[in-house]
Amino acid sequence: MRETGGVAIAPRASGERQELLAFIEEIGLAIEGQGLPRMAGRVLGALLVADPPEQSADELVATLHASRSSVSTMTRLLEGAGLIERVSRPGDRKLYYRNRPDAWHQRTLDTMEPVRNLRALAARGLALMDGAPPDVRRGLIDMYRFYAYWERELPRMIESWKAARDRGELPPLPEPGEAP
Amino acid sequence: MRETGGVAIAPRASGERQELLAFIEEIGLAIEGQGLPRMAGRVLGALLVADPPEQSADELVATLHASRSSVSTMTRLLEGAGLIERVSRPGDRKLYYRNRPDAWHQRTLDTMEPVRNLRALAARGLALMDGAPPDVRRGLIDMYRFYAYWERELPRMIESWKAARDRGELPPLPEPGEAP
DNA sequence: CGGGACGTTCAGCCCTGACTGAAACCCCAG
DNA sequence: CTGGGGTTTCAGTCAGGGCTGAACGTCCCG
Repeated sequence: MRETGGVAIAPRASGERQELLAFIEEIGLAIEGQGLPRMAGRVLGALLVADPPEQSADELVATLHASRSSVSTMTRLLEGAGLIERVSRPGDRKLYYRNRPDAWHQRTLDTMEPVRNLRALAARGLALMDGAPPDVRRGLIDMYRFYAYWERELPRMIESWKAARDRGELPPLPEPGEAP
Repeated sequence: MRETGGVAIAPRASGERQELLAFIEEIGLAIEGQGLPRMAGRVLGALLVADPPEQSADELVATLHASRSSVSTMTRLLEGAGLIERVSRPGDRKLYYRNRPDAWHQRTLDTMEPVRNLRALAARGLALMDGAPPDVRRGLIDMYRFYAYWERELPRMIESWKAARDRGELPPLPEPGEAP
């Protein structure tokens, strides 16, 4: 059994609770800016600062003051996107959610689909304009070349990030009082 | 003086007009997926396949069947974002618009602001959780490290793209019947 | 000094899509 | 088979933002 009722997002000091909720809210806004529902971002934010890292749907409902349906929809959405994962425990009928370690570069890899789409669109445009003079086709040519390059290099960059991380060659963590 | 009334998006064959409009519409959808208004994407698309490349506001209104206010708002938005530019001609009171050659990597560079924001958020989260055990902070640590890396590498990649382009080392253009 | 062509701004309509509450569903325990 | 905790689904509501029409500047030409 598990302690319920209390909100389980690291209430380590009384004043910090407000700040944590504000933090969650800002993550929500940031994720909303990336095209996902704001509530999805809130769930992600709640899991980021959750203590313990696994949270049940009810706990998320309590911390976010959201409806069960929202939490259910958003957890499924986030799981489908590879950003969180569900974990179940023997002898416990609840499902728990926690953020996946590679959520953020997964998030970045998701931009590959639009990139492919734009490159394909540029190719289509060039086909439509194949008889036109060079200065008329210039824009489409630039577009095609850029996205072709990007489509090739972006996965490479993610790979080299993973390699650097696995070798322990990582950017340092921020100093406590670093610039915003 | 300039030919007006007729729609000036490369009407080089009668059947292609439909396809060009469909192309513009898809660019609109793609840009909408990036967080800009769909109409902004349509303007960008229209300028991409425009013949001649410079188009007046009225011509855009005609091709897009949009209102003057939309076109005015969107051209200003796109100019502010560095995606198109205005050009004026002596002895002509109209303004003309054309797409900027570096529109697409500009578009990609625009993702830097969210990246900086997310890194800063991760730093804030780490500050809030500074006494917590490592497994609780793990998610924030991954987030911070990834975005710090990305913030450093993304501008480098754009630069190396520009360098490759200026040296003429570019991905080849698509073959006429290439894979979608 | 009008007048007209262009461009911008503003209030309002409308449509999408996020979020909710309640009902339906599923699964295991007894 | 029945009960109940947990999750999903569905219809409905509401807010936000895109787009428009019309009014408002602004500039230049007669």
